[in-house]
This record gives sequence, structure tokens and C-alpha cells, in this order.
Amino acid sequence: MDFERADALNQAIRLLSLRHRARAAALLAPLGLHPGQEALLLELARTGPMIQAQLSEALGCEPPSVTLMTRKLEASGHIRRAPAPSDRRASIVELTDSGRALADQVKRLWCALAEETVAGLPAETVAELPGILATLTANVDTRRSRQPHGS
Amino acid sequence: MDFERADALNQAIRLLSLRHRARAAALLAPLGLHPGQEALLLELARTGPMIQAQLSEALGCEPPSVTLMTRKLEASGHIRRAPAPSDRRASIVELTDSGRALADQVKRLWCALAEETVAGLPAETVAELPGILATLTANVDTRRSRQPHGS
DNA sequence: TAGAATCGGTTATGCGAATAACTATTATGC
DNA sequence: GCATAATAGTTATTCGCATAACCGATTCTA
Repeated sequence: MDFERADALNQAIRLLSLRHRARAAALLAPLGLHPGQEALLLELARTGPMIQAQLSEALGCEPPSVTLMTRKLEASGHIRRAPAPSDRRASIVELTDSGRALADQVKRLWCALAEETVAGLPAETVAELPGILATLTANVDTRRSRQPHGS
Repeated sequence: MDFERADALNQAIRLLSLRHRARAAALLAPLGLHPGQEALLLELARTGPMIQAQLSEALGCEPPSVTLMTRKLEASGHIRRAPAPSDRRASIVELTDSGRALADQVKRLWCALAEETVAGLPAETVAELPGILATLTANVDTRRSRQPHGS
């Protein structure tokens, strides 16, 4: 691949990251959330209480990041952490009532953001977009499933 | 749009950001670069010397970010900052010889990353990918002339 | 030409996210 | 059963990026 195309692609991904995150931040700010925290709330709303290691896996970020996010969400009263009875190392994270209500708000926001994001694209492109993005992500994922391709 | 699809999309973008950036970081680390800095080098290599305000515009990040990035790249000897003769507020940023050599390294890396990223996708999808991503980016761009539809 | 607004840049601060190093608990192997 | 490895979580530190507040230089304008 020539550099022009490669740079266009890499730069496009970088810029999309910046802008999508910034837009999410702007939408989440009125709820008192910073980008990244919404993913944690949504994951808890979807799957139910879980320990931080599972959160780390589900969110695709590292344990220290989960520690900080849970601490702040706990401080703002949206989640609760309780020691796991079966494993004294682990702590179970769950939504509070406030957190559940907030997650519902986030869900609505999330739909609005997604619609805004894909505005103007043909429906068929929109339909295959998540799959394409997932492929791209898997291709550069150094986290698991070692052994991509060359060398 | 229902929440399932919306979340799939937003989450896919978030994860792609994380992974692509992490992969870029892993590739750039041997060169002594952190992700984000490569964009600055490539922009200087493509367009030539410019002032920081132009860099801020070209990279799509805010002036304080440029200040920090330029400072670190200057400290590592890859760029040079000189006061602009025509405007005593501005400082002109340009590549050093070391920076030019590094930019060439980055270009090669960038091609490898792009190929790795789109591996397994049909060529026609790859061809229209930059355009799609650009559309997504423009749709959520709050930076300039934004505020298109609703509300 | 004096005053106001604007622009270029920096500093201070806060956030998410990463790695590295550490503690405490649980699981394994001999 | 005890030493060793593996696991859950935290702390410390670094980086990119953002906003807010500020300073010096420039440009507009009345």
C-alpha cells in the first residue's frame, strides 16, 4: 500500500477517535459523566453485577483504568462496590438506583449519537459498518488472540 | 435506531480507537515516539515548516496539545522552533535532519500499520473506507462550522 | 493615534488510559 | 503442608488531549 492511502486511513481513524470521543464528551457532560465511564455503566446495565477483572475484559481496558473509573463512579454514587464472598481479593461492582437511571439516560444519548454519526450514509453501509469496524479492531488487537499474520 | 445497533456502533468506534492507538504506540515505541507525535512529524514532512496554529488546525487538536508535543519533539531533537520574522507572536516549526529521517521511518511504519489494519477486507471496502470514516468524522465534528441538524 | 478586540502561545489543571511495581489472596505442585 | 505460581486490585508515573485563564503581539476601528 502506498503511503498516501495508508496515511489517509490511519489519519482518518485517529481523527474519528478524537471527534467521536469529543462529541460523546459533550453529550455526556450534562449527565456529569466523562467519556469512558458510560461504557462501564452500560456494561453493568447489560450484564449485571460483576467483578472488576470481568469489567476490564468487557470494556477492553486495563485493570488500573477500571480502578480509577469505578472509584469515581462510586464517589458520584452511580455504582457500589462490595467484597466478593467467595474470593476476598475480588470486589463486586453493581449499579445503584441512581446508576440504573443514569444508564437509561445514556442509552437514549447513545442512540442519538449513533444516528448523528452515520447521518448521510446509505443504509446498507450503516448495516455493515459495525462488522467492518470490528474487523479493523481485531486486526490491530494486541490484547488477545496473538498471531495476526506476517512475520 | 435501536439501542443494540447504536451501542454496537459506538462501542466499535471506541474499541477501534483504543486498539489502533495501542498498536500504533507499540510500533512507534522503538522509534522513541508516542502516538500523536507521528502525526505532527508527518504533517511537517508533507507541508513543510509552519507555525503552531497551522499545526493545530492540520492535526485537529488544540493549541495546548501542540505546545506540549512540539516541546517534547524539540527536546528529542526532531524539530526546531524559530521565531517568525513577520509576526513576533508566532514560532515557526520545522523538521531537523533527524526529524526528516524519523519521518521516513514513520512513513514505512504507517504503511505496514494500514495494511495490517485492513487485512481480510475486500479491496472495494478498503477503497471506500477513508471516505466513510471521513463522513463519520465530519458528522460528529464539533470543531468547525458544526451544528448541522436537529434541535 | 489611542483603545478595544483578536490572535498566537503558554501555563495550570483534570480526565482517560497505559505500564510497572507492589500487596493480598487463592490455587498449584511436590 | 509449605513454597511457589497465578490472580485481583491498587498505587505511582507518564502520556495525549481537553478546557480555562493568562500574556504579549497584532490588527481593527473610531
